[in-house]
Amino acid sequence: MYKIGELAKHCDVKADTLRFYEKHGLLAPSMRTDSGYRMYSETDAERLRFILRAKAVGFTLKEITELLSIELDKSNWACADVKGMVDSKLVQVEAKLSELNQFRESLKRLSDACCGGPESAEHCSILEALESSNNRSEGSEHRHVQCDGSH
Amino acid sequence: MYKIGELAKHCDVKADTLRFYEKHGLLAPSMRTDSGYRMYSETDAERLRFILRAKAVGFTLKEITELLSIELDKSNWACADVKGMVDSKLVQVEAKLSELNQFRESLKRLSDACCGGPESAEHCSILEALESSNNRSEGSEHRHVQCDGSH
DNA sequence: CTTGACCTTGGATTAAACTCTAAGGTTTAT
DNA sequence: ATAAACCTTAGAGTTTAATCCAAGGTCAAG
Repeated sequence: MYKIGELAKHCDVKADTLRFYEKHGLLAPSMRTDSGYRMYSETDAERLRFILRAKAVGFTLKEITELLSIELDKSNWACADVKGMVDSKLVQVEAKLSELNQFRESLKRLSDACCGGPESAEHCSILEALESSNNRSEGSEHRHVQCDGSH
Repeated sequence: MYKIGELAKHCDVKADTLRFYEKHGLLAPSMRTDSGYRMYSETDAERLRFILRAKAVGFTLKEITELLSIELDKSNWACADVKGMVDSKLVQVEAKLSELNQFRESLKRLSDACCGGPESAEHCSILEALESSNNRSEGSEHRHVQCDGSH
């Protein structure tokens, strides 16, 4: 069991943030001491980590609430409902994954092409790399983005 | 060349948002008409799409500005600087990718396990799936999260 | 038995990212 | 040639997600 400040430090957020999440129905401590102190269980901590991970990849708190509500009300919903919600989130996640993969490819290409030396980076450009990755079906694999002989 | 409203509609944002991005140095139209109307080129549109994709995967406008500045000032920086910045973003992107992959795995497991029928989803839980994916090194691959025979 | 670090609440403030309003100028279609 | 649909600016307002503050209660150490 963690006190609010302990869990906060543990997960690198402010205690205020945990109170905020509680007020907005994202995460309530599973018990209180007699004097009213919040006490968080390991499961609560798990849930917090879930929230933070979801936030880090671009879900809003509202979307996260939606994801978590699947858990909360599970006995009131049919499997079909749950599956529907999960699958719709899955589509979102897969879209994000494909965006990120494009990003990674572009950044990696740029990093690989860049000599990393003390020369001017005139010919290294993120956007060139990203653009060429956008129209990546045109066989433009290793054009552009190269620290050429001029430096 | 697009007028502000055209580009906005094209990329599913408000014209206001484009003015906001301009004010904050993320995206300026490459020319204006004599009467002051903003005119965006295809390159501008490309840049906007980049901004929107970066936003969708959880980068802040500040981080995006940083990414784009690599392009902007490229002739003033050494290859080493650029490579440094790119590599640090690459680390961020790879962290996000691994978060998202965990997500996708969990959601997929849940979706696959859920029968999707009209029965109560009592035994289907996102959090169970996510928790089991957190301690995924323990061989707990296909336990939990199963619409059992009771429905 | 008090000092200092922690906790409680409610409400105010902040920062980021839009989003809207007002007052007016421009374009296009009839 | 005039209405409808667009554009301009500056500045105010909104939403989301915290973050801070004040006034006070709790708890462990010396």
